[in-house]
Amino acid sequence: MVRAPCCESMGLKKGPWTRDEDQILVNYVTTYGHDNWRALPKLAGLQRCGKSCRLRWVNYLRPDIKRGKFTREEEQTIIQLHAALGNRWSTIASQLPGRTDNEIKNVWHTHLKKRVNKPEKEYLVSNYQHQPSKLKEEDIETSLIPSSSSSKQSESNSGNGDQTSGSLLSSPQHSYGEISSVISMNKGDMQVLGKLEQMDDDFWSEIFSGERSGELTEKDGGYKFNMHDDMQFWFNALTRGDELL
DNA sequence: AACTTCGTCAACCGCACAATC
DNA sequence: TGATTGTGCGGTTGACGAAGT
Repeated sequence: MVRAPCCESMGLKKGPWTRDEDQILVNYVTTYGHDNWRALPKLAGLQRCGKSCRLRWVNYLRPDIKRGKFTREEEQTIIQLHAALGNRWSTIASQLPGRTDNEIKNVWHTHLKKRVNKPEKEYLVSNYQHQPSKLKEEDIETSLIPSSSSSKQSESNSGNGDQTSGSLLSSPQHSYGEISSVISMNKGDMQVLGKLEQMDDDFWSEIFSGERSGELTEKDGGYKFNMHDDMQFWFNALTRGDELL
């Protein structure tokens, strides 16, 4: 396939966008739309390649972009979807209105990856609220069971309401480990991944919510997450490739 | 105060794929 | 049917500011 010439060789500008360029792009796109990114910069009078314009619009100038820090809920969603889907940032982004794949990718690499990557975890976790002596400070964030106090924190921290209060998903102090621990069961199962792509936040909230989710039992100095029947049902169904949606 | 290291994030690059010719 | 084009995606880079020494 023949590549389009890069911006530089065409004498087009690269690097950070200026306010003026932003304004031109916004004005053009809001007036005429963006049917043809390749032709757009020429028509709009920008010394940029279409690709650069598209990226700037999609990642920064779009009116529905949500700026600012990610909420706990958003981070949890990213973690759970990443565990299920891998680096499919655009698919993950589609589940987070106002967030871009680029932004999610950045957040993953700078924040979330470090918290989730505990290689030996799989089913076992290293801490539990009833065994405080086993807790290490750095592990608190990855505890599987939300304590009552952390649930309260969830309500005060989230600021987005608390639709799943008391659930695994909603606990801000216990998000990363718990999600990866559950999701790791699905890793590598391509049939499951196909299904997961079709699911929305409500589905996940329901699966992981409160009494439907599961429980911990002690094992080998750590703790195993046992799925309850409902959750086991979904897991098995997805693994089989059942048409659920 | 100067320098180094680290974290963050916007932007670029190259590939893959679908649409069109 | 193969070539070409346009777009989207994921990986990576580099600039910049903050924190540490």
